[in-house]
Amino acid sequence: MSNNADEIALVQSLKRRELSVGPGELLIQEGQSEASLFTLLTGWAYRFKTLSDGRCQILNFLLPGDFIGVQQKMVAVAAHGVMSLTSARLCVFQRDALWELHRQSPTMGFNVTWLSAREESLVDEGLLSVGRRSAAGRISALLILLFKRAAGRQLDGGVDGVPFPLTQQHIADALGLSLVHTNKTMRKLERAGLYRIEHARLHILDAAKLMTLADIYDPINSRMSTSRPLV
Amino acid sequence: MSNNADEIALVQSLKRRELSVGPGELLIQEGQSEASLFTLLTGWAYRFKTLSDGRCQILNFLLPGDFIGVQQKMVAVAAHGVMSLTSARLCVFQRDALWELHRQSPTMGFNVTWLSAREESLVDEGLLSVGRRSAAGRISALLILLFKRAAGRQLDGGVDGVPFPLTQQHIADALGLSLVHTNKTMRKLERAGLYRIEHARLHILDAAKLMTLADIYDPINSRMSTSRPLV
DNA sequence: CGAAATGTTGACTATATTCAAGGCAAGTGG
DNA sequence: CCACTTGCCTTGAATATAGTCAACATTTCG
Repeated sequence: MSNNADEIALVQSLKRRELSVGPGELLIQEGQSEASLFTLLTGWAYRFKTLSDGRCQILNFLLPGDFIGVQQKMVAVAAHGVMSLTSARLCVFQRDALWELHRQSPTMGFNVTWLSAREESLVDEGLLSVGRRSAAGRISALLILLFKRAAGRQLDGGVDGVPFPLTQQHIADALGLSLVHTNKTMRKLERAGLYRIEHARLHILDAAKLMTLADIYDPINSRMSTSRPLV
Repeated sequence: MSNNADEIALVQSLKRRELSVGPGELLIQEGQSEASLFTLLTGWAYRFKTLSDGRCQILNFLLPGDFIGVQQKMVAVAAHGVMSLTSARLCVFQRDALWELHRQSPTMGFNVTWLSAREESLVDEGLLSVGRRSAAGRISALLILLFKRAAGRQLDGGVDGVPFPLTQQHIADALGLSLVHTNKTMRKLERAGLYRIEHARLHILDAAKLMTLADIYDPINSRMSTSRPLV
């Protein structure tokens, strides 16, 4: 199997059904065994973990096109939950889809590895934020990153903003901050004219300032260190 | 290609050379393009990101058997650096090894996806710690997790402790804490008799107490929520 | 229209950071 | 062999950042 049409046919053959869900629905429960593999056709969702007192950490946000449940298929028991953020449409794959994909098409198998690695780099970025950025920096980084991801899926590239279905509680849970502190910091940034959220759409008004606050590393324009890598 | 001997032969064929490094050497630089794919034969390493002021966030620790550089192969330009923690021996693969692995053996390709997903779940756990646990909880969680990972690679299962090459600076950088606060909190836990580090070996003295502090979720003994998952 | 969810703000408290100083152990060069 | 450096660990005091509590405003939705 080598050409593109065949790959689409392969994915179609592994598809079991479509599923529509409302906002705030639990797609995969923490600790669940035998979770399904999905892909998000429309709508947003997020992966999360909770502590025993109910506090929640959002691991990353899932946008249309993202896979859901690759890790669950891998470790038998889900280490994290997945919840829809908006109403959403999902493509549900058969249980052994991940294996069949690898078996029948090395290209598609490679793509899955690629997607998995890309998702990990999103979590990496989140960890950098939560570990080392101030509250204002974390919010700036999150807004920019989500804007970029969402804008990349639109034809207009985000000139009229992008959909933004997160509540401040979601933002707090993603950034490891309290709701109150999140609110105060966001208001400050908003009053400073750095961004605007209106009708559940995010507009970036001063990207440069936000990038500065977030201290986002631009690999093209700077080298941090003069030491040479090994290989 | 389907049996185990063939898979070993495949990996061998993709191996380009072996490499020995000392402690604290940079294996992959942030922003580096065309980084190699390695596997860690002996020794420990870590992945990290830095901010422009030099502060560093360790993303996760790499132990023998772990892959290094899967993500780098995927995104052209490395989003994080990798540094050795101890002296280490590496197996260096040829540039297109990841693709050849998928192409020649679906089983091995699937395994790579599995490893990648497992590494992501480590970062997830780190993010939960940094986002939602207190300093004592973070340290407890880190010690337990590293102990388990290291003990699993020893014949004695860790009854006489496990190697522990981290300095307090590494721990601070992994947990998003300052060095000073890390030290004070670790001393408190050590004085309370929860663990001991001696001759660069970690001994867990009171695993139950550490688990409680870390609020580690045990999926076998508890269900957090009564709501049923969707599928 | 009323209820529930979300957003906003101030006052107070807790946790963690920064600054500063010193100790200990290992390695180095005279 | 001994001063001397260097890296890592340790501690206290002052400060800053973020969390908690409490109250109220605003929006959304049935």
